[in-house]
Amino acid sequence: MAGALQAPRSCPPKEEKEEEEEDQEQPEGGKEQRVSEEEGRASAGAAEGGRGDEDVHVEWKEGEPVPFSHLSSTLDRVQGTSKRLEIISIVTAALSTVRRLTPDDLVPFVYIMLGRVAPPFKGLELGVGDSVLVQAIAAASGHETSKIKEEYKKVGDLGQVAVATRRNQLSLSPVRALTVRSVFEAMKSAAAIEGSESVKQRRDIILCLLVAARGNESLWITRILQGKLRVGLAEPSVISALAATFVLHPPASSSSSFPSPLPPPSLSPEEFKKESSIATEALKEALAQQPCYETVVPILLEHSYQQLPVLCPLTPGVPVKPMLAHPSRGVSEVTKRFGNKTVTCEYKYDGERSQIHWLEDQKVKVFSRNSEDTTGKFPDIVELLPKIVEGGGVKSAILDCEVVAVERATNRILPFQILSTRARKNVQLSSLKVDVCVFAFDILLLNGESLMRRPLIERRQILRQNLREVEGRFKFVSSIDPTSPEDMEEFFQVALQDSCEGLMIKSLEGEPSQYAPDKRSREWLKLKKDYIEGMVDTFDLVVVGAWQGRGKRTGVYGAFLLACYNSETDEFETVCKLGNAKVPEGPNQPDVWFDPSTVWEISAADLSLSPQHTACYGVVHASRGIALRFPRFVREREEKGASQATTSQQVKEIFSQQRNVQSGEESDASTS
DNA sequence: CCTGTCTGCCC
DNA sequence: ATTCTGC
DNA sequence: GCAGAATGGGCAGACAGG
Repeated sequence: MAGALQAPRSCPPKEEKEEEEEDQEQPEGGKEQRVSEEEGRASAGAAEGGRGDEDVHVEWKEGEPVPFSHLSSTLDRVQGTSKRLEIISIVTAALSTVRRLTPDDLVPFVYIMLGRVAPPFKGLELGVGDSVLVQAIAAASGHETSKIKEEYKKVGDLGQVAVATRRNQLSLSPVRALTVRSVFEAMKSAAAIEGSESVKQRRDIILCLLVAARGNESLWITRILQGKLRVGLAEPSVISALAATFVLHPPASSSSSFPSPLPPPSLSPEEFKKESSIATEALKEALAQQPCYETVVPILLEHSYQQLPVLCPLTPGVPVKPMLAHPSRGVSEVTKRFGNKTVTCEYKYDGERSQIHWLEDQKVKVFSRNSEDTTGKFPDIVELLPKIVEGGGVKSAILDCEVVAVERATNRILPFQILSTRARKNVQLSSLKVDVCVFAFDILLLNGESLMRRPLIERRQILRQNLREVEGRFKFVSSIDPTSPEDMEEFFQVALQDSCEGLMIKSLEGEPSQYAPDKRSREWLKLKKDYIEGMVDTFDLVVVGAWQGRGKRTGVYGAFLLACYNSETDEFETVCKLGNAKVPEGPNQPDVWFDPSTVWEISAADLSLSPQHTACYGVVHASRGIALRFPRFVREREEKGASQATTSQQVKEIFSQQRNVQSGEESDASTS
């Protein structure tokens, strides 16, 4: 006992050896739980009222650090419902209290819920995955890591494992209670660690958190560090709640003293709902243009949300959330959706989405689809850009592009798998091994002026008039503005011939053609051949193994291992795992192997050379097999036996054909 | 110094 | 990336 | 149709450990 008490004082505790007292505590049982229930009722009431108001139980004083238990009990309550509005309402209530008492903790509170530590473009990552967590949980519980892994498989949720294996359930722990602030600081310091021993240090930081955690807190700490709350709460809902919070608690009018002590009493539920949705839109727009809570939240504390988009303008050097596209199952579906609006079809290149910024000081920044700063990966683009903007009056610009690997001698497009071998950090021009061509398709800003509200037809014209193509290095995407479905169909085929994945289809004129950052729009459609039935070879594959599912899939299989049949050796060779089968029957053993008998039809986008899978190993490559890219379940082939599955020879044939279309040659990726 | 594992991030 | 599901 | 949560192949880079 002494040891158990002592450990938390010296943080991190040393490796311990003492026997584990079998704690029989039920995580659902403690007294913390009773408090949660009360709070649960409180905010459920608020939810029914439609707004999400203050917490009834406030356990800290104005200006003091927010206790972590506030966040923890909030998540407990969120877990109790699957209704989105109710979730948002619960989070709104929690944020409102924080906003009123300790507004400085709003940003940490939000970051913790999102499992992040900084905006994506700052390049600061937690560096915590399941493995480190398992080690920390093992250390905190006194169990072996193997035991924790075993439990994880069985329970399907590391957070629950952390709670269930907790060593001392003493509510009167000698460690100070966690605060939102201290947890966030711990996360930041974990993220900052590097070098040898860094894994141990991270483990120890987490260990401290777990030791200091009370009741359900270890559940949430674990899930937060995994980056998955698994309660139906993710960024869009957090944003909605944050917006609603500031509807309830706007900044004191003009610049007077403190936040208004009371929510504006005059808002009817309908008005609140309406205002909240307006505020959410404004906040989403601001965060799309300035994806940084440290910037946006302080502005919200000072100014009305109506001014947000103006106060968080599109800024060269700061990434914008890119506009995304929805899949579409064929030209007929596309024409149906767009009616007789004018549209454009652009090649959909198989590369990496890149947002290229040209700054007033002539600096260049490149951002990925997820707003990561990838400038260091593309020194050639940095070098190229002055040539692109040369001569014109381009002082600043933000371009939306797809970067594609090319073979420099011929400027032929290469597969994505080649692009992905590019070095990523601090790459020197002289050491580049993979050449690229930038295919530009949109411009969001020119000379400081946002173009996002302009129709695409204008943006496209501005793009093409102000920037210069450089053969093999910077091109505008191939496109047509089709006048008939037949045009579109034909262009689709041409795109496939030209080594593209398919087409992007976009409105050209009017409001739907404006640039809508983030997921807020399905105005763009993507058309790929593997979306279209009958356009792509499918595979009849044998189910040879399975893994236990996690989370929602606890207790059923989460993924299956599939194989083709090598008729020469009479062996089954794996080609992919599959995660989207409608989980059949299945005993509940973990990670099993099956006798090859069940055959499933699987479709895929592509085949790739695989370091993992054994199909055709040594046949198309000395030390690699072949795998399916984006495999998905089509149906069961009950009439087929295992030996009637697609053969390895057929897989090889399909692979070879694909390579011929793609690059003309089967030039080996692994020379030199 | 080499290899395996983990993590994050592309798709 | 793709897919399924609850709202 | 959105949001959320399951799941895929595969790469570089950073460490751990021999």
